[in-house]
Amino acid sequence: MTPQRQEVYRMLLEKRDHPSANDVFMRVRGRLPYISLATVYNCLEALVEHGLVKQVNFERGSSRYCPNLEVHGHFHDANCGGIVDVKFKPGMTLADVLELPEGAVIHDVEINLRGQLVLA
Amino acid sequence: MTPQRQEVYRMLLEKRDHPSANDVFMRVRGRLPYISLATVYNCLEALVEHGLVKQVNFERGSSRYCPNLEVHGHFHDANCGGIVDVKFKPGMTLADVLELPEGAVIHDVEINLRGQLVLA
DNA sequence: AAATTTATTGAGAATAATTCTTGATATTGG
DNA sequence: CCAATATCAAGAATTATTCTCAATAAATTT
Repeated sequence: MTPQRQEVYRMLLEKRDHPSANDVFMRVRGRLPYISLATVYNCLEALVEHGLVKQVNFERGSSRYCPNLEVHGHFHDANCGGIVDVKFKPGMTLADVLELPEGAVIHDVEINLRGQLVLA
Repeated sequence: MTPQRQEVYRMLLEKRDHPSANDVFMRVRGRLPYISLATVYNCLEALVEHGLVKQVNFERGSSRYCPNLEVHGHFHDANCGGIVDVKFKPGMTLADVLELPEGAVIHDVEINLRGQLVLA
């Protein structure tokens, strides 16, 4: 854990709005004015590799980063562009609804929902 | 439907191995030797827009294209790199396992599973 | 059928996000 | 303390995709 990685991680925990690498870059510059975007990418990669952060990819846009380590999905609001975490119902998994291939060992799950929030 | 779009679509139906735009480009050149990669992208975009084909994005790699219109997921085999469709169990939907946001109207669902096939 | 409008193709340039390269700078184990 | 190793950071390079625009083709009007 280097100071740069600390700060990137701290930022992700502080504002859990699924920022892009560039968003993180902008935010950490307040505390680390000399950090470079390449370093932010390096830090994010290190955090992802060590399992502290998840990388969220959606529709060819830039990757977003998420410090929520539970298995969960992401709801992308078509109106505001925001992303929110979507939890599994207690005790439920994807295997309950999907016909997984015979002998498949799942290492990682990615669920992206696109839609909009309609007020009652 | 132009000849180019026909041919791109035919190719997707013929070999359902989730090819990338470049894969499609290579394949259709047998029949349309003067087609360009840009046109393949145009055709794929048109097919996706008109709902004949789904675009599959996974881990920042190039997009793959799939003519299976049912709501389904994709299993990515970490060993061979292949992708296979994963069906829902009859009558089941994601809403059965996920706690969707209040008032969310889902337009589109994307499920990607990464793992490997272990022989019995 | 000719003329006009509209859409599509395709070649190459442009873009965006990310990765790579490399020298400088830290950090760590012996 | 010092060698070995890892990380940082600046800019170049890469990759997948999109854009631009002139040429062509198709459809519609006259």
